[in-house]
Amino acid sequence: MIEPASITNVMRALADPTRRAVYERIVSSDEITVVELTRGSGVTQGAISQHLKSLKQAGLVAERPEGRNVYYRAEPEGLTPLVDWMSHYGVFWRERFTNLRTLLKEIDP
Amino acid sequence: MIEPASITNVMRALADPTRRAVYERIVSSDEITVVELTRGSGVTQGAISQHLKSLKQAGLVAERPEGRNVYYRAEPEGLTPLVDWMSHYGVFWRERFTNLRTLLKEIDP
DNA sequence: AAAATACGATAGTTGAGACTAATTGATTAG
DNA sequence: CTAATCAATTAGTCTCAACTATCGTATTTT
Repeated sequence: MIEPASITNVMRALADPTRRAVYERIVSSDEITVVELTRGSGVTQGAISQHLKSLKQAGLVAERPEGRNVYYRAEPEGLTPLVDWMSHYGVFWRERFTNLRTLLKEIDP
Repeated sequence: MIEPASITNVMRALADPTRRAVYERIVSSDEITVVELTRGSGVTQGAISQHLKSLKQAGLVAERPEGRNVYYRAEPEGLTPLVDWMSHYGVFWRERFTNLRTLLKEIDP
């Protein structure tokens, strides 16, 4: 059972552009190492490690050590607090349900 | 035409608990003044004004001056960057489409 | 065994932002 | 007119976070 991170943790984790870019790369790839994440990030490996720590604490990513590599992947339940929050306070969000409806059909025609 | 705020602006604006609480109160109420927002916020009026400035720059709220009062309301398009971002990177979010489907039926049975 | 690689952890620096207190400008009340 | 109220703004303080640089550890390679 995964400890549900607070909405503040998730929001804060994704607020930083660098850290959000790291998360986006993790989501886009199935699994990815720290070295690959560091490459082309513009910051040092230590910075990436710290960002990964934040993302992990926010419940957004999970790690899988293998030998001297550590593979990171996105945690499926990670964005749940964000979705829940928007379901509650994003009232006007319903204006955009047309798009969601399209997306739904795409998944479940 | 409303200037679309960046995802970073929106995320950063909502990341702070105090500022997010202000936004939530604005969403919950139709219109609300600075005095009312200050009451029970735990911070000074100046702090509230600064938070409102951030929320306004993020495109999340709008103001309507009337006499010596300024009424704030939520901006409908404000959360659009957040929805767009989640549509793109929140792949696993689709796990929760069951709930969204329920919500859809509630709106458009 | 020695060297190289991949990560993690920590100390220290810097800059940003959240806040208070105080001032100012504008509007309303007495 | 004068006093009071509402909101924005500024200056100044303080905390926190993002980052670099560095060291330490485990694993792999030669």
